[in-house]
Amino acid sequence: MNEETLQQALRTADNLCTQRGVRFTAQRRRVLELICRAERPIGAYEILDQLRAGAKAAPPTVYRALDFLLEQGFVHKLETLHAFIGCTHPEHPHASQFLICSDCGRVKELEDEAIAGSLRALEDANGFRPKRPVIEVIGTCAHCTHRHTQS
Amino acid sequence: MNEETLQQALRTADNLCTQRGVRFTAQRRRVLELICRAERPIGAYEILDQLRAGAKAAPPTVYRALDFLLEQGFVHKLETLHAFIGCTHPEHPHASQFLICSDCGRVKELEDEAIAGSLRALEDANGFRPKRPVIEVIGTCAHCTHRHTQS
DNA sequence: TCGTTTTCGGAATATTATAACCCCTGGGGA
DNA sequence: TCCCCAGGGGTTATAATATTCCGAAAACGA
Repeated sequence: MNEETLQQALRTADNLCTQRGVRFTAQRRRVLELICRAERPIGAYEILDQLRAGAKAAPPTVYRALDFLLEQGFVHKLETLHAFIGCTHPEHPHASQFLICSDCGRVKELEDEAIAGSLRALEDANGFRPKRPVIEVIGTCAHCTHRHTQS
Repeated sequence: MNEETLQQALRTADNLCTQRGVRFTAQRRRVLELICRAERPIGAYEILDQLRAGAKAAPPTVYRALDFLLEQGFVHKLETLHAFIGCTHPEHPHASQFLICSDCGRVKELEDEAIAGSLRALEDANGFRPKRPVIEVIGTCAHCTHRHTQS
C-alpha cells in the first residue's frame, strides 16, 4: 500500500470511528498503520516487534488493538496463516473470500456475489444462522504460476 | 459416531491404506479412533491426554499421526477451531464446507457443488491455482436456534 | 469535580505446533 | 548371513500464537 492510500485508509478509519462513537486511539492507529504498510499478511508478533522499536509493548497491547480493528472491520484475520491484513473496503460489512498465494505470500481479497449466494443457500437448507464465514483458498497466484512456467 | 459406524470407518481406512501401500499402524489407528469417537471436533492436546491414559506420549506422537491422517484424507482440520474431525467420506478426495455451531460445538460437513463451482469460477477469473480451500462458517445450527426460540 | 467506563502497561501463563536427535524395527540386496 | 537404509516413533526442548489477571491512567458523562 503506497503512502497516499495508507493516509486515505487511516482517515477513513478515523471517520468511521467518529461516526460509530468509538475511539481511534494512537495505539490502534499505529497498529492499523503497520498492518497496512506490510505488503503481505503480518503476524501479531511481527507487529509487536515493530511496536517495540518505538516503545515498550507486550502481547496484550497488540491483541487488544487487533480485537478492536477486527470488530470495526478495518482488518481481516487470515485463519490459515494466523496473520492479519488491512481491509480493502471497511465502509460496509461484508463477507470476503481470500486467495492466498503460498509462493509469494500475497493475498487477494474478493467479494464474490455468486459464492455469497451459494453459501447463503447452503445455510438456509441446513437451517444454519451464520455469524462469521471463513473462506480462504491456498494456492498459487497467476503471477507466480506464470513465473514458474517461464523458468 | 456409534460403535458400528466407527468400526466401519476403521475398516475403510485400513483398506485404503492397503490399496495405497501405506501403513495403518496401531498409533495411527488409535488416533483416528479417538477422533471418530468424539462427538465434536477434538484438539491435538485432547487427543494427547487420552493417549496418555494408556501409555506415555508427547506432542510429536499426536502431530505425526494427524499429519498422516490428514494426508490420507481420513480426518479434516478445522482451522478456526484448531481441532480435528473424522471425514465422512474418505474414499474420494474432496473439498468440503463446514458449518460450525458455536453454541453446541457440533460441525456439519457438506460437499456442495454450487459452492465448489462458484469457487472454481472465482479462481479461474483470477488465474489462481487452488491447492487447499478452507470454507468454514461459524454460526448457530438449526437445533440450537430452535432451542433458543423456545426458552 | 466526582464517579464510571474504557484503555493501557506489564507479568505470567495457557495453548498450539515444530525441531532435533536418537533408536528400533523390518525388508531388500550383496 | 550380514549390512544397510527407510520409515516410524520416543523424548527433550523450544517456537509461535494467544489469553488471563491485576492494577494504574486516561477519557467521558453527569
